[in-house]
Amino acid sequence: MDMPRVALSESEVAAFRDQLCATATRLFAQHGYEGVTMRALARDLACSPMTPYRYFENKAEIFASVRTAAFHRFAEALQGALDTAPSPGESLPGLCRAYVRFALAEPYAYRIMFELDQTQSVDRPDGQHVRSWTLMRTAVEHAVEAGRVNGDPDILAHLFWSGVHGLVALHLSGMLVLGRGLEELVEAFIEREVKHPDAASSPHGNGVTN
Amino acid sequence: MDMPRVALSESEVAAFRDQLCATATRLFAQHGYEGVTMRALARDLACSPMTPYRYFENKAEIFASVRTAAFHRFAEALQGALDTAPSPGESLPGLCRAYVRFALAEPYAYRIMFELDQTQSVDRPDGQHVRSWTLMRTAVEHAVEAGRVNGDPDILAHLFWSGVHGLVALHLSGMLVLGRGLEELVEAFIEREVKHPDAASSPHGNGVTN
DNA sequence: CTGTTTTATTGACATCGTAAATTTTACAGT
DNA sequence: ACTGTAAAATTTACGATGTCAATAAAACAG
Repeated sequence: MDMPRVALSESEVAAFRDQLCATATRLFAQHGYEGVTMRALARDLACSPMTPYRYFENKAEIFASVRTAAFHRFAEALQGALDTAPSPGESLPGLCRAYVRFALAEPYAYRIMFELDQTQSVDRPDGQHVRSWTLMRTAVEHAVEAGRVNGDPDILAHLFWSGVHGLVALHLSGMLVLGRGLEELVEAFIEREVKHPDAASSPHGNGVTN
Repeated sequence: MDMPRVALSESEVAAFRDQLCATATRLFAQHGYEGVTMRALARDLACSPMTPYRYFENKAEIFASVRTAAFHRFAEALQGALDTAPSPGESLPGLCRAYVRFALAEPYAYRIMFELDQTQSVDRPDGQHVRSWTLMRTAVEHAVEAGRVNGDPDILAHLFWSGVHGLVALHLSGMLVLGRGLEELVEAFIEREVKHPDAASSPHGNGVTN
């Protein structure tokens, strides 16, 4: 009996998966949400439409993969903001701005990450997502220690995250049309939530910044 | 030459449109997002899959119709909260809770209303959406006049809306898994943003309510 | 080479939205 | 009541999608 079972090394599988994931992400950016179809993906990868099925269970798993990669880039962006912060206790404004910057730079990636439609979700916690959340959580903890904000860090982190996400989400779904821009609102949010340590400290109310 | 051009009265068209819209909404709730297909819709309406095309341009317009109807119910829910508020200046907590209650009672409707995927959007401002926003805006104005919050009402209304939406959206997309529930976070949000008029007034910090 | 196993491709199927062709329906005029 | 005509509804058909099943190609051990 022969045993000729060699062919796909571990790294080759990973390479193909990464390549496909990158192509899918690019298709999103270039041809919109509907641009990611198995046949279009195969065309760009110069392979048959069924080849990806040797590396992924189905399209949902491809979505999950794109999502995880996007969360990775997202976490990197947040990490970068934390690294360039003036101090650990004053990292929240930069973190919020980096958050928004990412969402505006990669709207389709952001869509996939936070889509309300849960049909293509693998429902596992996703390490990169947890990592992003941990960054936010840690920044809030430091801000609390520095006296910039007060309250339970866990809850505060959720409120900050959802506050910024709410603004971005409403913007991306075109619900911020009533005269106010995203940047302006984000600055107002920062001003209102993290700029002053305890009570209101800005002399002229919560107005615009520019 | 004869002129036998009678058949569909104005109200009959409206009746069919309403019926179809209601059926589509029910299909969402019963069979999820993918449950709304032209053929499934036709089956429930006891008509041919092509009949709806005499009353709607295409599926996108049906989506838009479902969306508008959902926004109408949403606005009604918010209006109800305002009507039962202790005073116009103290309506924000009830408004936020009504908002969340609607989203939890009709998650699929909420999805359609605020979906990040904009492919099925007609992009007109949508009167019901504007109405909902106006309710929020007015409540904030009264709260500002009553001294419960301070800042530009326009910006504040956006921040409140996006704050609650952010919480609901993260909850609906399963991102609030890290130990904190939606209700708890909403109460913390209310406590933090609208319960105290100017500075921190709760004696034991911004903790949970129960 | 040869045989076997893994990988890739092809072809087919069910389902989707909907365009075009066709049938049914409902009335105005005789 | 019958007929002609126009509106409304249905049927049929097409291209596209995700993916199963059958088939071809490729890569090694002997």
